Amino acid sequence: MPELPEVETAARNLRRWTAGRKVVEVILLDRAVVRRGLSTSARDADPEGAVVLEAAHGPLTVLRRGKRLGLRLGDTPILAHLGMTGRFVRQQDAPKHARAQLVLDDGPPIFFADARRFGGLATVTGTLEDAVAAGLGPDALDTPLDGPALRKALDARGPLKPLLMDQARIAGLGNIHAAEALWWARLSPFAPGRSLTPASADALAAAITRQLTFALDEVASDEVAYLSDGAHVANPFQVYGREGEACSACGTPILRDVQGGRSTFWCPTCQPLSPAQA
DNA sequence: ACAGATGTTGATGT
DNA sequence: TACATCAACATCTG
Repeated sequence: MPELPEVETAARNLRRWTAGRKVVEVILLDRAVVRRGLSTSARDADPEGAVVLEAAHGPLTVLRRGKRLGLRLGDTPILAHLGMTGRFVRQQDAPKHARAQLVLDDGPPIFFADARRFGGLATVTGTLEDAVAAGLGPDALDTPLDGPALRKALDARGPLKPLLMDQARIAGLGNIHAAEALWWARLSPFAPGRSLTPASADALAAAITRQLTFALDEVASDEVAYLSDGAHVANPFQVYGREGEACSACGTPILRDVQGGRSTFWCPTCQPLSPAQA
C-alpha cells in the first residue's frame, strides 16, 4: 500500500513508539532484508550491512523524503523502504512475514514486516541526510509545491503520469495518487509534461497537495489502520480502480489503460487529451 | 486450477 | 534521450 501518506504515517508511528525509549537490540529475522543500496531484490542481500545493523542500538531518529525513510539508530544511519507491502508494527508477537525486529527498553517491540520482500533496509555511507535525499526530487508533501517549480520538474516530452511518478522529479507520488491528482486537476495522464500551461501547473500542484493531505488524514490513524487491513472499505478514490464506473463529476465511464506497465485510470471527459488546457 | 492482476523500484532493450 | 518491458516476490481475484 505504501505511497507517501503511508510512509509518512510509518515515520510518525516510529517516532511516537520510540519517544523517550531506546532500541536495545536489532534482530534480523530475514537477513536478506538488508540490501545493498535499497535494492528491491533479496538477491542483493548485504551480509556485512546485516552485521552492522545487528550491532546498532540507542535512540531512534526518523527522517523521510518521498517514500524513503532515514533512520538514525544510535550512531548508525540506516535507510528503509517499504516497497509494496512493507510496514512497521509495534506489538508483542511477530506478525506474518516479519523481517526484522527492534527490541525496545520498554514495552512491545517494533517489527518490520514485508510479505512481498520488495522493501528493505540498507546501511549508509556519508550522512543520513544526504543518503535519504540522494537521487530524489523535492518531497511532494513537505516542500510546498508551487506551479512554476512543478512545471519545471515536469518539463519533458513524455506523458504526465509517468513523469509524476518519477521520484527524481518529485518524490512521493505513486500510481494511485498520481492518477487521482491528475483527475482533480482535470489533466489527461497522456498529456505531455511539456504541454502544461502555468495555470494547469498551478492546478496540478494544488491537486497534489490536496490529494496527499487528504490521503494522509485517511491513513493517519496509526497502527490500527494497519491491523485492520483485511476490513476492506469502499474504494475511496475518484478514478483508481474504477474502470467502467461513472465519473463522480460528469458521469462518463472511467477508462483504464496501461502506461509504463502500470494501470492508469481517467475520465475522458474531465481529462481530455486536447490542445488547449488552460 | 490457473492466468493475470497488484500500491515498489531498478535493469534492460529498442 | 526516452520510451517500454521485464524482473524481483508473494498474494489475491476472477
